[in-house]
Amino acid sequence: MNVTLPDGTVLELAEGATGGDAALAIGEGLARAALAIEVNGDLRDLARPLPDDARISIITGKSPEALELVRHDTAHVLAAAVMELYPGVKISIGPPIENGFYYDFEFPEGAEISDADFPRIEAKMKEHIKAKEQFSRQDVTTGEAMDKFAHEGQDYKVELIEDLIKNEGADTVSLYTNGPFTDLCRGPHATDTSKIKAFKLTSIAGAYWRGDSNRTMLTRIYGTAFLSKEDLANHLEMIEEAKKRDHRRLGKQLDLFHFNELSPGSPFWHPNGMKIWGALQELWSTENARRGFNRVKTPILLDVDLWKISGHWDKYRDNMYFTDIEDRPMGIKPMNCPAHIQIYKNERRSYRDLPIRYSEDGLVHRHEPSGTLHGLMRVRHITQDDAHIFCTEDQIQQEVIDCLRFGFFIYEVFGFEPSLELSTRPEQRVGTDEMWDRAEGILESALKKENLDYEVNEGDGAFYGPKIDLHMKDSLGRSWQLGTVQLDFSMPERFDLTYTGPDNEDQRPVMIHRALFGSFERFIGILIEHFGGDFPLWLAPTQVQLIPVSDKHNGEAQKLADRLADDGLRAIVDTRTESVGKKIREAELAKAPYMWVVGDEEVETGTVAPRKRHQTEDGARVSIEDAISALLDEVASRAR
RNA sequence: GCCGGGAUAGCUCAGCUGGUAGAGCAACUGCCUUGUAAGCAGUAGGUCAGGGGUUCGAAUCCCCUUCCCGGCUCCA
Repeated sequence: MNVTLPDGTVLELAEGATGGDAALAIGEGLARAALAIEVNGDLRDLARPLPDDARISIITGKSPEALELVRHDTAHVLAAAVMELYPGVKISIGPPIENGFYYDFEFPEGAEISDADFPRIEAKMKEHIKAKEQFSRQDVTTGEAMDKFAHEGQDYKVELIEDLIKNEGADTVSLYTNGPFTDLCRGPHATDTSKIKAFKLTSIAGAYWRGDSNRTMLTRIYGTAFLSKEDLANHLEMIEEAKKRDHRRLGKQLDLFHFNELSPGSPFWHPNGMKIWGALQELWSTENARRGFNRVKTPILLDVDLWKISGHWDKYRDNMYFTDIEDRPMGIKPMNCPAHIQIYKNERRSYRDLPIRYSEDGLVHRHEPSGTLHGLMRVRHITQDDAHIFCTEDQIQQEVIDCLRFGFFIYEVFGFEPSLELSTRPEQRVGTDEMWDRAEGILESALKKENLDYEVNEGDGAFYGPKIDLHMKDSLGRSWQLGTVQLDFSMPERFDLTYTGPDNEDQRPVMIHRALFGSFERFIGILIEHFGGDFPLWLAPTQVQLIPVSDKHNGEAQKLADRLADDGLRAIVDTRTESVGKKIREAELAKAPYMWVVGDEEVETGTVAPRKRHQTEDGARVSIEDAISALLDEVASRAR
């Protein structure tokens, strides 16, 4: 039989040859390095016989697939170790994931486990790795597999097989055995456990079986594995570095905000944080105005009846805050739209008025479940950069495209490259299928027209319409939704919104909900992590830190600071009686973009010697005028 | 909300198996008048998250509550 290698050479092999045989035929070194084989585009075990005329490619540690393979192997080794250490444990699933793997278990009653148990689990895993256990595959009928797992009390495996039969019509499944452990698994795996060169268990967490909060909570053990000890060490080092960019840590270090038990999930913004906020708000308000969004401001407290009409009462009242004012029940707004609708409804509208675009940096409150709060990323006190567009159906597509372009304009300012998600109709929704077909079609065609890459999130839309979301990752790789553009045919219906058409008949407008930052809180959180606290000049709380050489230069430095303030720049003077070295050090730690030392020389010559953040002094002197105009240029261009 | 972990001075952290709380930085005072990442010395600072229990004795062991961290679910 023949197989074709990636470079086109044809290799002749004995009938029934395996992937391992092919690797050996190419070279002994390759055979030793081989983990698996790609056969006609599918990843397979080396031990399986090759089909005739296949295109093959040997997978080694250098292949991109290698890590996933080895991590999957390590998940099996973890399960093997846990089963030995905790008899009666039930196993469920254990896939490789980005940066590692996990395995979900149901521990027997009374077997409390925590990360304190990792050392002994890891020790047991090492025994399996050292034993160089082969991963051997066995294809069996679904009946045999179910008998086996049912006999062993592995209910989750039985359920998985039942689902394979139901959903995929499976009549056989594959089992993989390494040492004493056999798991239901699609494969493939590397040849044996010795390919796992470095691994570590990283954390433990609860995870619902099948992701369903009504079902059992299993214990998930996370870990990671690499093909060398160095790679593992580098990975752990990278995580440590990423933690230094954590916005909660930097928020404290740079004195931007704090959280307080007196109002969980609600940041207390400090002066430094508000300077960033203010710069963002200015960008937001000028760019909105430029694009025809007119600022409005609406109340936070609104009659409960409004929330009944909007549907929030039915769907979200458990997550809303309420109060009574003179016996009148009021709800604190969780969204701005019903309030903006009141402005729309305040007079008769004509088709000539549309589109009408309102924007508001609206403060909404949502009682997010306690376990979901996360620094600035998930708060209960949310300042949305909200906007609502009221338009005709014909205008929707152009408005959506304009929103997307506006979004990309804003993200470009920060150098953000968001990923896009199109979320389609959820199970629970309002409106007809025709309406949803149309709405999803409009969004999809807008994305296509703009040539944008996006992922489809089936069933993740809002109850009133589909949406396009802009996502960004934080320093540890967690994805957060920032911007969103949502189509809404429902609110106009519920609130009986109309406009007079050219035919003098009442027509129903369509609403587009739009946020670009998403919320100021979350956006600033991402911003902090993205820049690691090294904010571009236009955003930096302190733009120039003035450092008098000694007390006698404090007056001159203050004069300079006043002058910078006159030009709209944020400067502060460090008047403490401390050494220059110390003041520089602390300005560096505060991540001030520029430090100007003011001493005799500067005062005499009317110059400054700007030191740039994280750089050592270059000694160049510039006139004060030139230095200021350079700063102003840098701010005006919003240089990153 | 659920599972696991945590909470010690303003900050970062030490405090082994129970014997009554400690460091560095910050703060304050004094000296130094400082030239590009920490000048020197001294002083002060704690209901060990809150509450209950076990014990002669609890930061330490047990229970409850609050908040935080890592996940899961949720996220209009």
